[in-house]
Amino acid sequence: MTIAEKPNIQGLEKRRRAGPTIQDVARAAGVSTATVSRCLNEPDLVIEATRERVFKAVDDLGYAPNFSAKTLAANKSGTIGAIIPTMENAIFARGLQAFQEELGEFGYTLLVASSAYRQDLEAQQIRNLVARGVDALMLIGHDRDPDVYAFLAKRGLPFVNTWTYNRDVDASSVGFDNRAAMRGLAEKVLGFGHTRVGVISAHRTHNDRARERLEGIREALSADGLEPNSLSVLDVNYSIESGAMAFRTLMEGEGAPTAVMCGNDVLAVGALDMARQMGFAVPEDVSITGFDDIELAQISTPRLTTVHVPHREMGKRAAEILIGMLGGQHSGPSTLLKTRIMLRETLGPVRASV
Amino acid sequence: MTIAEKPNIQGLEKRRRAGPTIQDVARAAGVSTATVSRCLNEPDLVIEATRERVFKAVDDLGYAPNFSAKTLAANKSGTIGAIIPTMENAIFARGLQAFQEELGEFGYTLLVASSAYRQDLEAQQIRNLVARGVDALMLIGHDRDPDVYAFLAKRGLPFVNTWTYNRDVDASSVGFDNRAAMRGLAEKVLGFGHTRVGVISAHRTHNDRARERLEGIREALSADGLEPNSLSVLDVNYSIESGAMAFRTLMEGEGAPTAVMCGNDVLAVGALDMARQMGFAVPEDVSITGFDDIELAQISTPRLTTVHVPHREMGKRAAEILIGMLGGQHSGPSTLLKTRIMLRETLGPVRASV
DNA sequence: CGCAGTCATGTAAGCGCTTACATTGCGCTG
DNA sequence: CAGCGCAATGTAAGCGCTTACATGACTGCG
Repeated sequence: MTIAEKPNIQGLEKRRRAGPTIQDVARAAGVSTATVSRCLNEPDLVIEATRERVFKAVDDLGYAPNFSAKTLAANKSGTIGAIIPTMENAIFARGLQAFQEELGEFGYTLLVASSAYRQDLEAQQIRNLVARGVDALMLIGHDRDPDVYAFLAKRGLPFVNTWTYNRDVDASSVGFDNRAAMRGLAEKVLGFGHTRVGVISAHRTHNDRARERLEGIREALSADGLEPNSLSVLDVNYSIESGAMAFRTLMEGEGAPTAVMCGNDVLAVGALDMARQMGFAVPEDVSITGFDDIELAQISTPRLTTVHVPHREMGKRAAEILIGMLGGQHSGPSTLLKTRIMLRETLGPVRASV
Repeated sequence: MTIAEKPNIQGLEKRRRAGPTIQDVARAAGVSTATVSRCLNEPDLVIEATRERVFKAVDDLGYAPNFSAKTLAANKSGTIGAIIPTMENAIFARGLQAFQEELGEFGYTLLVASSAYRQDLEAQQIRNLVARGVDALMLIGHDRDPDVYAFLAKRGLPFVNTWTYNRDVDASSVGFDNRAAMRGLAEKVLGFGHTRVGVISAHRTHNDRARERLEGIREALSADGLEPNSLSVLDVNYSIESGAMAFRTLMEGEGAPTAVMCGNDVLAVGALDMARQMGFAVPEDVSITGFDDIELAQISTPRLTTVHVPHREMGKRAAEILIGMLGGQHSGPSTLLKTRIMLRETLGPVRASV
């Protein structure tokens, strides 16, 4: 009404970063903004001739819709967020890749954030992504502050936990049984006659996967009549270097283990490297195992015995579940995926005698 | 431009996702929304008593500002975008990590997207991030469609090219001289008496780094009086597997090289693995070199001779430059970083005679 | 005592979009 | 040919925030 009475005479106003708006397009095409919006989002509602005019204007102006405005107005963003513990290695990359590919099929975009394996940062990132308007969330593990779950519930925000499977948590998950998987591997280790087993684990605080894996080893020991607390366990950061250091500590201690089970392949590769430096033959002097079966495991020398995790399938399923939930399903089903033990070269029988 | 080609995101139910708004906070604290906004963004402008009341309301309600609304209203997002060719490996991860850390110091958030090494996808992602309101952009390499640069210029969007250094391109960059670095390494290789050199390169289309590196090898050959076109060059995808396959092809051909230079460490590790499978001793039978000096290079067997790239410093500098530009500097300076040749075990003298 | 200068806060106009609802024009039916 | 239904488009009210500008309460000084 009074729009025309407040011309910006000075033209001194703070220059907005340009970029044509939907208004410009509407004007250029001689239609209303509503029609432009419909052309872009629901083309079938617009008659062909009009549509063409609009698209021409869009092209001519190089128009690209403002995402914030769109999200704000529509209260949905077509974006799904994922928070992973780290980008520093390939473990999550593959699953994420598959996740993204599947999302793409349905027209969703992926937004990734990392938490540096810290629970507080993860919570912060969750809020951050939610504030950014993600429609759903993919998370790793299930170990987090109840407040976070409450927050998610209150917002009615669909999410899925991955890399884990837990029927106790009231959230849908797609993953594998870390405990059973590691237990299976431990059984193999014990089957080779090892009784002094060392463990190099990722930090277990706020990391259910690491805890479960260790628990798996303990179960195997118990089942074999061994004392589960006899394990030497070292909690370390996630890096090759840490794996190496931990391995040295383990081997220099009293009653060095004859087998060292690592919480993941990266640690195992570090251990392997240190074994070589220390002059241990693997697996003759000491066996080493990993977890994840990343590419690294297949090209290490010697090749790493580990647990294969179906990363890609996990990512794909996670996407399917989320999209299902966005489509209205109340709570996606949890999915248990199978892991497979990859017996390669770093696991062997315990030496006849030392 | 094809804005509307994606399948339509299912318009699910209309229920607005809850979440208290600034209005709710204002009401609860008995102030205006402006005051709440000020408390959150410019606390000094608000008197203590008021501030406390507002923060209490914020806490009580669990208020979190809506990012889209904020970005839309303020025309800035406090977010900086980065587009990397791939998340599937560690090469970019470390630099990105440093980038993020530095950004964090200044209160900026990082948004990452990946282009799968495809120029068209990169362009799309750039538009995507811009539409999302990023304040600046970090890019890899300088090889892209002029339209993209035009687009960026038109929006006045600060950006920096990394992993490359090029004074010809009208954009600030922080990186290293890929050509000189690889040339240095090639000189070492030639210094060991190699004359039949094979090259396993990443695809060079739209990849200035790969092209420059190859060019560096050629220069070294020329300088040594060798025919630069005598090189056997194989362009492959970025993966361990590809490196292995390419290595086999190279070695099975006529006049197999005595040294194989790889465009990056991942390819080199693949080559190394294949060498072992084929029964070649490294470096006795054949020398192999990489580029990047990722962790993998230091733990391979034997250890990889490669070029060390200052990833972390690059990331940090990139952040500094961008923040400088956001602070008003017109065009940040380009920065040339030094690389270092890491002579390790995979490079050795050519065999006396075959 | 009056008035300019401060400071803390309020008012309200957008930011660029979506979308419920209103309007228009047209082909049909009875 | 009046009247109806429907398809195509327009109108305009927000979405939740920021921020220029207005307001009002003090302060201090002439």
